[in-house]
Amino acid sequence: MASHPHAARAAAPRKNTPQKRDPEATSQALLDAAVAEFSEHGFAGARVDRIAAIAGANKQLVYHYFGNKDELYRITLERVYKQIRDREQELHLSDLHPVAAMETLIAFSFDYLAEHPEFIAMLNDENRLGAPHLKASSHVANMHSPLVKLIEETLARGIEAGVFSDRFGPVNLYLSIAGLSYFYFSNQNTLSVIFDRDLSSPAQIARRRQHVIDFAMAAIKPE
Amino acid sequence: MASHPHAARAAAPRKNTPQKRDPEATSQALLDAAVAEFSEHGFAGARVDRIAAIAGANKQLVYHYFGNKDELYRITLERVYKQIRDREQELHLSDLHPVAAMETLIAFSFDYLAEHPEFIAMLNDENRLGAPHLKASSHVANMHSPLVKLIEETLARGIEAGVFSDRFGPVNLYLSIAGLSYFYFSNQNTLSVIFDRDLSSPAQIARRRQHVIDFAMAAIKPE
Amino acid sequence: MASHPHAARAAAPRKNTPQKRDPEATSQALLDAAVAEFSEHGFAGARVDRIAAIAGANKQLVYHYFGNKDELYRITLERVYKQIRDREQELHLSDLHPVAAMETLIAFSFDYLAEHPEFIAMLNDENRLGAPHLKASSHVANMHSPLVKLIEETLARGIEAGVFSDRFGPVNLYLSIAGLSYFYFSNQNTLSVIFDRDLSSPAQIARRRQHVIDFAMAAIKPE
Amino acid sequence: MASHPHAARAAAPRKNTPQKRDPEATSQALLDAAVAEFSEHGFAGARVDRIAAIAGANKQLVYHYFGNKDELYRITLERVYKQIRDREQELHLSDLHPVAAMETLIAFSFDYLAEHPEFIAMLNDENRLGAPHLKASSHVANMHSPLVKLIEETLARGIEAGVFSDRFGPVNLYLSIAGLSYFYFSNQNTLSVIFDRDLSSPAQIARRRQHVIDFAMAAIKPE
DNA sequence: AATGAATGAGTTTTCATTCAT
DNA sequence: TATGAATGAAAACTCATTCAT
Repeated sequence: MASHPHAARAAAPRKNTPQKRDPEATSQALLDAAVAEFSEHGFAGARVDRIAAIAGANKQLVYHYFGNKDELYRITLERVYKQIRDREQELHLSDLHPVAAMETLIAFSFDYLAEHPEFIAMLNDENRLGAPHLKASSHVANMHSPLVKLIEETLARGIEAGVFSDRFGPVNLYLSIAGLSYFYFSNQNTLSVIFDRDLSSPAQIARRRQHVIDFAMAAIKPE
Repeated sequence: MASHPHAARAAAPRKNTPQKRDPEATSQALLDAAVAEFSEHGFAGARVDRIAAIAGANKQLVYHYFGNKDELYRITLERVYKQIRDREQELHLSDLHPVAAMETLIAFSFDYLAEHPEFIAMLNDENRLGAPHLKASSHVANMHSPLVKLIEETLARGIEAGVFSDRFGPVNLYLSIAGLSYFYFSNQNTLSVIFDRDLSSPAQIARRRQHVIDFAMAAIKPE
Repeated sequence: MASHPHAARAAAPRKNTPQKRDPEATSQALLDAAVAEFSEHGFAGARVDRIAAIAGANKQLVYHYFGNKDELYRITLERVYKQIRDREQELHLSDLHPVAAMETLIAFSFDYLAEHPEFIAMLNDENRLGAPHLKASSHVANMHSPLVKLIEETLARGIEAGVFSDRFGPVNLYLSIAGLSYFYFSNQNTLSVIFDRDLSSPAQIARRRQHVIDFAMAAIKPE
Repeated sequence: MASHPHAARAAAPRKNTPQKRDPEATSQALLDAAVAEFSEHGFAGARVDRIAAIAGANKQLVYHYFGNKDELYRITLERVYKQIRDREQELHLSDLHPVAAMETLIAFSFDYLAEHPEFIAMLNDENRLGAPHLKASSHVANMHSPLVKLIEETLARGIEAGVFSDRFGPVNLYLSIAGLSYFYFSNQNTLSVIFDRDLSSPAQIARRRQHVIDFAMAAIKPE
């Protein structure tokens, strides 16, 4: 647990703090613990016992509040998605010059993943499973990323201003911007072994961050 | 099992074919089955029973040949890595013009992932675990991807010829090329739900393939 | 629940009707629900949660009113016994000719079981358990069936009138009359499968009813 | 356990006799234990743990051999049905005079139930459940009781000989003969409380046995 | 009187692994 | 080399009951 990079960050464990009669706090603690546990161990490897223990709650409360492990996973996934969507929503780019706006957007995309390994971990597991929890979620399925729309608008402004090429569609561009950052963090551990360098160090991350911005901006420059 | 996209490909089930005394074939069948099982269910979700059953072998043979589940996973991972490294080794780009060479390289990178979902699945799980099996493997740790060297050479030739910019290093370039493809396949299931379109369809894959090549080539053009 | 033959009859669910401060109604609703639940699932299979839910009451009220599951079962059993004893008490046969009186009595016995599967279900479970709740009940233990006395009187009148044989005692006769009907309803489900016909259909029940009357009346005719 | 009337009879516990490598004996011991446990506690009240313990076997072997609790119940039920059907098959009545034959048949019916309380207990529970295990069993569903045919033949011979009435069909007659005995044993515990006498005593059983024969024979005499 | 949160002790079931043949 | 039986430990989930409000 402690050795894992994103366990501590994602959860706010409250061991030995058996709060009495505070359902709101209890279910919140359970969800925090679930994020940590699921992202660290995956769905199959996660233990309901451990989630309850981390949350300082009784195991049966997991079932009381969330029904079962699958439902808990779904709700946890919704939470993790909601968090990034909320952050994305806060981006206000319309006042910026298209180039600055696009750079901000790319940087945000990188930074969010850098700071939220639990998001990557949960996405990876959900993808291997075939996205059953996402499909079962009425919330998330409708949670289109505002980023696509932001990219679309920024792109349009940039094309108009003659600073961006018009050859890439917004969805593909979104996937490319995301992919440039995602792969680095998703595969950080294996890549660190293969390249024999610590890709999680602040210096390496800063270097990669700059590259991603430069690379993407270079790609969309007009010919 | 059968409904899973990469199960059938990776494994060669031999149910009801209890071959007597063919250790080579048996252990091969077990490894094939292990690739399918681990990539479909992850390490924690994989079942030794199921691996034996798929291989048409006795469960005890798993332990006989491979020691335990962890060792089997490590060997399976090595196998999967070796496979891609072997394919990468076969790439001969020096006869091609730098632009054609780079395009070939990007395309290979895309196509391999398109055809080997089990590779992505195993990498994702290994990364979540913190790459313990990779670290434990003397083989794989030394398996530097030949791609980095290929990129380096091709890049140098292109810079020399004035067709490539010299601002991106080979490692970062490798990560970007890989990331553009990897994210699409790694997150295919969730993205398909979010965008409400089937990203696994041949048409969508072809479109993405072209974008990846175009995008990367545009990025490395000289300013 | 809804599909079960005697659930609906015994209970009067009042979901979503959280009556405030009506102890009489609440405990009645709980008892109705208990009859349905215990007869459908047996003592071990019954769920206190479900009883409260069916009654539209809070689970804690079960404990408030009845102490625990065992006590609730005992009270439920008493209720079910009281119901049949009350109905038996209403039978007035002295004005009828012995033959008509005996037929009425047999028919009543059959009809009551036909209409009260919950009585059979609870008796069966209580018998398997060794009748602990019945023994614990001061009420029921004294609830001799008035039927035995009715049979005794009717039998005496019939012997006097020369229409009944005097070879069968009232208790054995009671057991025989009950058994002829009881077995049919108690084992209706398994017998329906074995004989591949629906013994719960009105036609089959009517046929059996006539047989039971004919058979018993034939048995007690004087030689 | 020990206080229950038919527990000891039905099972052959082999506690502390962990036989190694004898699958036949092990699964037999488990089935014996299952008969005892299910008939004593019903399906819901039965404990897989206890079944294994009684059989002196490992709990997981129950799942190894039988899959799950439901399957075990089904197989146990099949076993109990097969036992009575086998005994019924052994009845040879054709050499006897119809009256003697019918008396033998009635007596057999009574005696079997007297000696096999586990059969009654399992039938009662299966009936409350709606006979799901019986329906799921391809074996038992086809296990028509040979008794019906025996009754039919004996009845025909008796009618021919002028000693039996022809007004009752064989199926109804079967149900009546069974019911006269079944009710007595099925409800022995509650009836003993109600009538304040021990219906399980040999003397009471003998008295009831004679009554059942007399009553049934009287009923089918020609008018 | 009534409610919903909380819990201890199970209960079925699973699974990696070892044993005996 | 190969097999199926056997098992310890733990997994998800359940349930009667009590607590705090």
